[in-house]
Parts: sequence; C-alpha cells; structure tokens
Amino acid sequence: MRIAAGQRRELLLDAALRVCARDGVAAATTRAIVREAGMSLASFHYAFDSRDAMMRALMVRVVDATRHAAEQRLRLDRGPDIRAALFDGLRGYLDHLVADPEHEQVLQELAQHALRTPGLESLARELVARYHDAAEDLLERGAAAAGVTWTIPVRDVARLVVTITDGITLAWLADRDTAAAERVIAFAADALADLAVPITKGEPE
Amino acid sequence: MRIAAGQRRELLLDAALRVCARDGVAAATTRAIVREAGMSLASFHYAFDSRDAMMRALMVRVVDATRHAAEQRLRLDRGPDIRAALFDGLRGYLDHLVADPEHEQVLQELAQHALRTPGLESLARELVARYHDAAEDLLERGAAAAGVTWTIPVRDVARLVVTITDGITLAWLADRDTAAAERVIAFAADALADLAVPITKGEPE
DNA sequence: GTCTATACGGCGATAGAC
DNA sequence: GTCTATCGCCGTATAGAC
Repeated sequence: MRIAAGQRRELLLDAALRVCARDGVAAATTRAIVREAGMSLASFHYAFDSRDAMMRALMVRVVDATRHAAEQRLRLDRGPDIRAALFDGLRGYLDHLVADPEHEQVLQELAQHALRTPGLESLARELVARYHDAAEDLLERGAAAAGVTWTIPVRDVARLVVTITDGITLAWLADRDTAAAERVIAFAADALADLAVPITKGEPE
Repeated sequence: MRIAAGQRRELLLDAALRVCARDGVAAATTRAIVREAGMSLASFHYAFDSRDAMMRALMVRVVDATRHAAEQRLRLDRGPDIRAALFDGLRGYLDHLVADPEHEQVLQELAQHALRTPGLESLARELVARYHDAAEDLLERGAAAAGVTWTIPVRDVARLVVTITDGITLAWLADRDTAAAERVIAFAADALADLAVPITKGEPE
C-alpha cells in the first residue's frame, strides 16, 4: 500500500495520540504506534527522523489543537453577570475533563515529557503560553459582554484561571472527586469576579 | 561487601530518588539506579522483586516524607493576621519550589506514573490526600493563631490551597516566571483570607 | 519515492557459580 | 548473600529491495 509521506505522518500522529490516551505517553513506543496504525515498523522511520521528532510534531499539533479548541468552546461568554460567566466557563472545562479525562491526562504527560527532553522544553513553555492566551481571550470577551473591566492586567487574571484549572485537573485525575472540584470552581468564580469592576461612563480604553 | 537486605533497599531507594530528580522517572531504570548506588544489577533483584515493587516502595516513602515535611516546615503560622499567614505560607512553598525544583517535578512525575500503573493508582490518590491533610493542618493552626474560623469546611479550604499550589507548580516548572507566581500568591492569600471570620466571644468550638 | 529485513544496544529478569 | 553471565524483548536505526 503506497501512501504519501505527508499523509503517513498524519496517520502516525493520529495513532500516536490514540495510544497516548489509552496507555500513556510512556507506552507510546514506535512499535505500539505502528501496530495501532497498521503499518510496518520501518514505515515509522521513513515518515519521521526519530521518535523524538514525532513527539515534537505531536506536541505542535496538540498546542495548535488547544488554541483552536479554546477559540471554539469558549464562545458562550455573553451575559451581564461576570461571576456567572466565570462559573459557567470553569464548569464547562470541568465537564470536558470529566467527559474525556484521557485528553487532559495526555496533555499533562506531554508537557512533563517535554520538560525532561532536551530540545523540547520550549514546547512545554509554549503549551502553557497557549493556555494563557486562550484564557486571556475568554476573559477579555467575557468582561466586554458583562460591561466590566479587570482591576489587574488581564494577563495576570488569565494566569490565575490557568493555575486554577490545572490544579483542579491534577486533583480530579487523582481522586475523581467531581463535587469537590465544583466547590473549588464556585470559590474561584467568586474570587475572580472580585477582580472585575463595572466600566464607568466615559472611561478611557 | 555484605549488606543486609533491608539496608540495601534503603540505599537503592536513595539512589532511585537521586536518579529520578536528576534525569526523570522515565530514566530511572534498574541499571541506572544500581550504577548510581554503586551496586551490581543482581543486587537490585535481590532487594526487590521487580522494578514495579521498587517504584511502589519509592512512592510510599515519598508520601511519608511529604507528611513529615509538611509537619516540620509549616510551623510558622503564629500571627494575628490570617491574610499574612496565608501569604507567608504560600510564599514559603514557592521559595522551596524555586530552590529545589527537581523535588516537586519528581513528585508530579511519580504521581503521573502511579496513575498509569495498574495497582499504583491508589498511591496517587493517597499522595494528594496527604497534601490535603498537610494543608488542612496548616489552615487549622493558622486560623487558631489568628483567632479566626473558616466559613466553609476546612477540608474544602485545604483543597483550594492544594489546587493553587499545584497550579503554581505546573506553570512555574514550565516558564520559571517567579514574579508571576508571586502575583498569583498575593491574589490567593487575599481570596482565601475572605473565607475566614473572627471568632466571636463565646462561640462554640 | 516507498517499503522491508535486519542489526544493535539497552531493558527487566533469571540461573547458577562462589 | 553476592556476583557474573545470559536470556528474551523492545525501541532505534540503517542498508538495501521494490
């Protein structure tokens, strides 16, 4: 079966992501990936220079997917109540985590793998930067819809949001206590809402 | 050199922890560990039934060390100002993280490894439970010293603290932005302090 | 350009000599 | 109780066939 190298790379990345989600990043060996993709072992090294190169491509794809997912999912920020918007946004993230835990677990594992792999550290940095970008975007649009403005730089608020969602993710992956996660979200929505003040008439910017 | 099996186990666990901190959990192979410990490969399988058994013992030790470290480090909770006590406590954790990043990174990796290893999932749960215990302890003593009480169950406040410290840890390990972490801590101390109210005279418990 | 066969070194684990 | 030798397995890489 003749397949173009470019398409083969995509098929291998698909297979790699499935293996990572099912068995973990550590189990995503070249043999496991080509088995999942129904290819021969040598096809792997025809498509990629090395397993590290494949992992790098996988990280890039995941970083991209994260940006797109954030753009798509975080649209429902219309509403005059910033506290409710924050709660709904965080609650939506939790729903996603509960519905598809493997996805977030893979992201955590990939980030950790990148931190330990020479040459891939910058991608771990980029992944969290994309998270911050997405949160910043959401916060800006949410504040605009609610007619409020942030009392500290929106970038800092974004970091708070990512800090909280990451913390929720780690705890939930370990103990699966959804009710406790919901209580954390209620607290976070309240506390973050306190950082917003109504825009007064004629305010600059 | 004749060494009792029990002591050899301890020496191997010491070596394993050093290798994990230096090169990551994934690089802590039996061969790397015995090289670090200056032993032969066979000594490893004399001391432990398998690499998995050693990893299990390592997790147990780390969980224990976490409990003890929390008991020791978190003593400086004397003070009438709960907001300042929270800030100092979180700030102390950040100092520890910056001074010894590998330690926290290893904890994250071990937890993730446990989540993916059949039979070790419960240890990941126990590790976060120990974190929650430690935070709960700190919060109770801090509140007592400040003459305040928590308006929500202290267990929930503890989960908030762990959520925040975990989130700070993940972000800092990726981008090493200490100043940003400090801003997160200032926000968290403020928000958490809002959950405390002064104990009124004659209040029960 | 696409795919296969094969060699290499590191891995966890064991058997058996001392 | 300790060590050397070795097994089978696996991920990686390459040489070369279609």
